[in-house]
Amino acid sequence: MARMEQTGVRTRRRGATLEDALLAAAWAELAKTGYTNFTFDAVAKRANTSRAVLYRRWSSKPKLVRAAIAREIQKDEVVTPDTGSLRGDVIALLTQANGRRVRLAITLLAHLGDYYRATGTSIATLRNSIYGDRESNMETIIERAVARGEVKPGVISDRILRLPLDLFRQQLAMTYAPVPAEEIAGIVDTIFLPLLKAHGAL
Amino acid sequence: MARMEQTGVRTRRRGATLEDALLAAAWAELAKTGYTNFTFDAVAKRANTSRAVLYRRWSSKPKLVRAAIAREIQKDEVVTPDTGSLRGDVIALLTQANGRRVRLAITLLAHLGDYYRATGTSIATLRNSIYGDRESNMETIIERAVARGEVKPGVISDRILRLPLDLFRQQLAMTYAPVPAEEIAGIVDTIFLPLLKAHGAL
DNA sequence: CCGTTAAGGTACACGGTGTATCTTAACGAG
DNA sequence: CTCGTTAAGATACACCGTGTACCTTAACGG
Repeated sequence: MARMEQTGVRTRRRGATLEDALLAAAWAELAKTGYTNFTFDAVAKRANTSRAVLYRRWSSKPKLVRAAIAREIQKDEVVTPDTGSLRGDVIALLTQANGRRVRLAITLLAHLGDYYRATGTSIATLRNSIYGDRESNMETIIERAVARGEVKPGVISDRILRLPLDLFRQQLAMTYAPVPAEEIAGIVDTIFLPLLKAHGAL
Repeated sequence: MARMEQTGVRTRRRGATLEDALLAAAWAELAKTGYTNFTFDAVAKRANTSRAVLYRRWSSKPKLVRAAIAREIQKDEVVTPDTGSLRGDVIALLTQANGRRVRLAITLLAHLGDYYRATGTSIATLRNSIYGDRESNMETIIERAVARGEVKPGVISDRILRLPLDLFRQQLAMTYAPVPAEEIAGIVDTIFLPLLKAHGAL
């Protein structure tokens, strides 16, 4: 700020400030029009600059998109819930994933195919960057439940551990919409907890 | 055939014959280059014709792609397995899905994102066309198990019914590869059947 | 204060889209 | 078998987004 702005002459942004504005504009375009209709032109216009400025930093559409996504991802932090009960923790974990990252996840899911093709990255890799360490959060949740004496140790297999998040993701990927609260409760109450009981973990 | 083919003059295909050749070429292109790089030009060349012939039938890329997919889908028939046991039936169903349609499913999954963005179609809609009536096959399997007295009627909710296929799809979507036989067995033996027992359905 | 750097603007070649004609082969009614 | 109708196949064109090149001028730093 500060200095001047004499007679409508627009300040010229540089460096990190500019770069951040560019990526913000890119993300906005991505959310608005999607990957397919995403154009450098539109991003440039939205950021009040020209395509040259963009090309100078990101030489192709996938690269720019990836950068915009990366910036968006590192924005919010994942917290392991601690409600005092296994049921509460799992529901909280899914709800948190639902609320915070759905838009992000939806946008990403919509472009995973292309992304995969363009980079050769496995989907699982990208999944981790979307959902952060939720898998390990699940482990933490179980460990706490064991510590409370709520769950018997050593009987929960990997597959069962992944189950709630797998079902959550499945629904998200199928509907491209936030998962309703009652669906989340359903996953936990009619699938996950009964299954733990069946395996004698509760 | 029959008539002639004088001095290298190429026969001019018409109607259904032509249309089938066009869609075959479109599918081949789709499998080769993916949705993003899919062009009318390439399809026309592969089918030894011109873009005009394509545009006359399908006015846009999504429409042509959808038609090509539809043609591919209706090629193979889905059969409800009947092995005499619930476990056998479910495993057979998943194995069948695995063997027959994985390539199709993988190709589609790899391009669904764009497709969705471009057309607004929900993934669930397309899913149904990919996996056919497997969901209703699952119902049939359960009904038979009930008839055999293997399963108690009325306790299996929709969500539980969908569970094996959901997990199967989840894994397919994450790995972009056929699901190994032991994973299929795992889904049935450590998740599905124990869950039925937990709900008192066995 | 002046030289260097990079932002912002403009122009261009290229490739894919979608439309509009034009020709000519295939088909079908008489 | 012939002739009129239909549609296949071939161009051509306007339009748009891409990626590159080049120029100018504002911002920064020694």
